[in-house]
Amino acid sequence: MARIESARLAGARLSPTDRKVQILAAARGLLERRPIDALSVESVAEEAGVSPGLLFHYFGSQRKLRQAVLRAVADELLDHVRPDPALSLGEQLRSGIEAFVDQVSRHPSVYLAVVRLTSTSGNPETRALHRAIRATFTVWITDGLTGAGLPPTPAVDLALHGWQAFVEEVVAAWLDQPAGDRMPRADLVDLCERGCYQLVMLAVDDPGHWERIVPLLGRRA
Amino acid sequence: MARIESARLAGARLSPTDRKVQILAAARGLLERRPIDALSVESVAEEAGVSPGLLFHYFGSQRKLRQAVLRAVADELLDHVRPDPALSLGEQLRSGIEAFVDQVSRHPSVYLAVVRLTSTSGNPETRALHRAIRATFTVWITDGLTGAGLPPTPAVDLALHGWQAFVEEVVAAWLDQPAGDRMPRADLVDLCERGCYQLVMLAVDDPGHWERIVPLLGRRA
DNA sequence: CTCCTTATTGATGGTTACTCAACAGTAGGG
DNA sequence: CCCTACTGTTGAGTAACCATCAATAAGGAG
Repeated sequence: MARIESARLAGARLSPTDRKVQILAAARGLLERRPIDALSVESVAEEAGVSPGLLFHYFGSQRKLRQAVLRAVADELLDHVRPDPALSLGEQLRSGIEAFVDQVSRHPSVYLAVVRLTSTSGNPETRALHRAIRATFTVWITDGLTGAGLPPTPAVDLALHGWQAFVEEVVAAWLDQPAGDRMPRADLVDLCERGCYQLVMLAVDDPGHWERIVPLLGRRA
Repeated sequence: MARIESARLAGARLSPTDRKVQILAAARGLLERRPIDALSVESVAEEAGVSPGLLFHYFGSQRKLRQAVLRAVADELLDHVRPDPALSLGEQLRSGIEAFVDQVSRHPSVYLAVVRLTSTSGNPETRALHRAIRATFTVWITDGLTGAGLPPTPAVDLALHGWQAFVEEVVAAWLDQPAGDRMPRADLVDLCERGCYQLVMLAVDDPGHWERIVPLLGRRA
């Protein structure tokens, strides 16, 4: 039995834009309950109260449909984590990590799907999307570091990509533990935050250079 | 046109064990060329010179077949990275990282499939396999640390899981760069090795405790 | 109310995972 | 050496699913 959002939306004629967002919303809801591999065209169509053929009309193929769903979820995640320029660089990092932890905690299956599952699969577009997410986060941070006087280098870039994987894995493992056994959320965020500094430091050639930069991170713009 | 290993093996009657390893070998060979998502039962059967039905007889389902392939590859990887007890703890870590980098470099698609793609997908068995790999590496390291006087804690465990994700991502990103632009392999290994120490240090409550342990890691058993 | 645009459907084909009853190769007893 | 029982193996058949496309019907413009 399909969960019909609204009798109006289900069968009736809709503008292409409205129909697309409605189908995407249905798919997103389904993603909450099952892995993305299990998102068949039929199931999404049923969830949206629409014939399967329509999905092909709007999205072209199953792959592109899944791609669109992932992209929507990714945008949503980026919106939540986007840094606030009013804060100091150090505060931006910390609140970004907190926002990430909270968002993933709220809908683990959905966001872990975007962040981790995406990395897999020879599928070039999906891989590209995943790289784009990583790159966006990386740019945010390197921009901040550049502002503090640390020019971007390939090594720092590599370290930041690795750090993101570290954060994803740590948060995922933290969520996998029974709620009672988990370390406090603040400690988790601490680990991620300090991990960022330590790993970037490793990638900076001159330790003295790094020492001079750290104090700048706490200063408000 | 199927690549038949040996005319004897292809059509003839074989013992169940021999047939299983032959099919697994065929699937593994195919995995070298295409992503695991593209491992259809038909293609593996053709590669093994056998009817598709036989794969179901031996493995039960496509999922279990893929699972078995991943498990075989994982065992292979663990064998290569297994630490040498004759070395000091520090040397064990470094040569383990080197073995990992080399093995993944040799067959990127295959081992990245095990290490990363595995983490995805709600598929519980696959997820379990992935956790088992992580846990195995983690036990190797925590055993070493325990030997040096650092008892295992949940925080250290978490940090080590995260560190593995860091290493995987860094190595994957390193391999994605054109060979000319890559930093030297030794620098990559350095980054991973020092990353391990830094991240574990963050997870240890008492910094002094950690300071006392570090010198022990270089000493041969 | 009528026409025309176009959102939507239903029929259809091809691929692929999966089942099962029938077949055939091999070992062991006479 | 032949026959028989066991079991490894096959091939046909089913169902689910991705994908295509001509036909249909909803809704606004005149």
